[in-house]
Amino acid sequence: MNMTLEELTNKLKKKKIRLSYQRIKILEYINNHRIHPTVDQIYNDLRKEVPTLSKTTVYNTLNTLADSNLVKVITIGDNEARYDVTIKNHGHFKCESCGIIFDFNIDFNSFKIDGLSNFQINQKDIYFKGLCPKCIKKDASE
Amino acid sequence: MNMTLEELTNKLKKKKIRLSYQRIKILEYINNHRIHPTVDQIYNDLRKEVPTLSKTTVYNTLNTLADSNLVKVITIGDNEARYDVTIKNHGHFKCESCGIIFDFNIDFNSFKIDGLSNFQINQKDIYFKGLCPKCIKKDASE
DNA sequence: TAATTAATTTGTAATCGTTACAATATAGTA
DNA sequence: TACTATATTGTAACGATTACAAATTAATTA
Ligand SMILES: [Mn+2]
Ligand SMILES: [Mn+2]
Ligand SMILES: [Zn+2]
Ligand SMILES: [Zn+2]
Repeated sequence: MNMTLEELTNKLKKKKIRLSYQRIKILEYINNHRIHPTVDQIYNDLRKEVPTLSKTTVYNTLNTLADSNLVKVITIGDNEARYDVTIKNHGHFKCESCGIIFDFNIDFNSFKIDGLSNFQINQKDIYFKGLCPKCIKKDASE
Repeated sequence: MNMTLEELTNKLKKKKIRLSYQRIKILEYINNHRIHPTVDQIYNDLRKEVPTLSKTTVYNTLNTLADSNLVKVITIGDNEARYDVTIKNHGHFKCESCGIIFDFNIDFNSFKIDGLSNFQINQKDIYFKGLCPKCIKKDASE
């Protein structure tokens, strides 16, 4: 799961993204914190290590990485975007009580779809919402 | 597809939503314009008929209707919400070129899911993105 | 290695969708 | 008709994101 600095820089080089300290740090953060963080989480955590970091740079970098498919933008919340390293396709479940976003496996090829012939599908997002096990228990004991 | 005024008011009554001219007009609009309109579209179109209408009322009403499951909020775009009459579950496809949101049929019960045992699922959103047939042709002829 | 240049970072201001709020108006009820 | 709780309205505030210009830096070249 954790990638070396060299592996990360190679990822950027392959996509012809110029190397910068900030970009490497942000890509490193996304790889080491697979909790679908928000821009604010990334910014506030990284600021400790990179005090000069600007929030604009976090936005710019995440947009750059998303354009190159190195990160995936998750817009399951209504308000702020969350970010995920792009690994194999999976679904996202957001608990409406605690707000945590969980990954789940779903077979993207088994969908029985009707009405999209002659459409070119570039992206499939599966967003579920409800209650996570912990919050179900908490609710029951109130 | 088009519902009578009486049917619409009954829908509101059943959900114990107080009847107001604005609410009926907005619910009527959503029912007659099944193109997943934005708040601005609803507001600007309805303003012709209801000149005193406030945009806040459009937001308030749509939130009320969504809370009662009379409309569904679609957050496939990154920026603004779109609204749909709640009929049977279906998927949404957004064309990345023209921006139109298309409905498609998908069997919500056929999903092969792994990792959500003991979760309570309240909502399933299926969002696809890509190019619609018209935009594929347009791109090819350029 | 030093100079050059194009791209990146930074801080601030602006934008845009949405919500908060208080005053006015209205719907439902008696 | 009178009463009261709720809805509407206009404006201000909010929060996430982007625009912009000046300062900095990465990659390239001499
Ligand atoms: Mn994920
Ligand atoms: Mn629809
Ligand atoms: Zn939870
Ligand atoms: Zn299109």
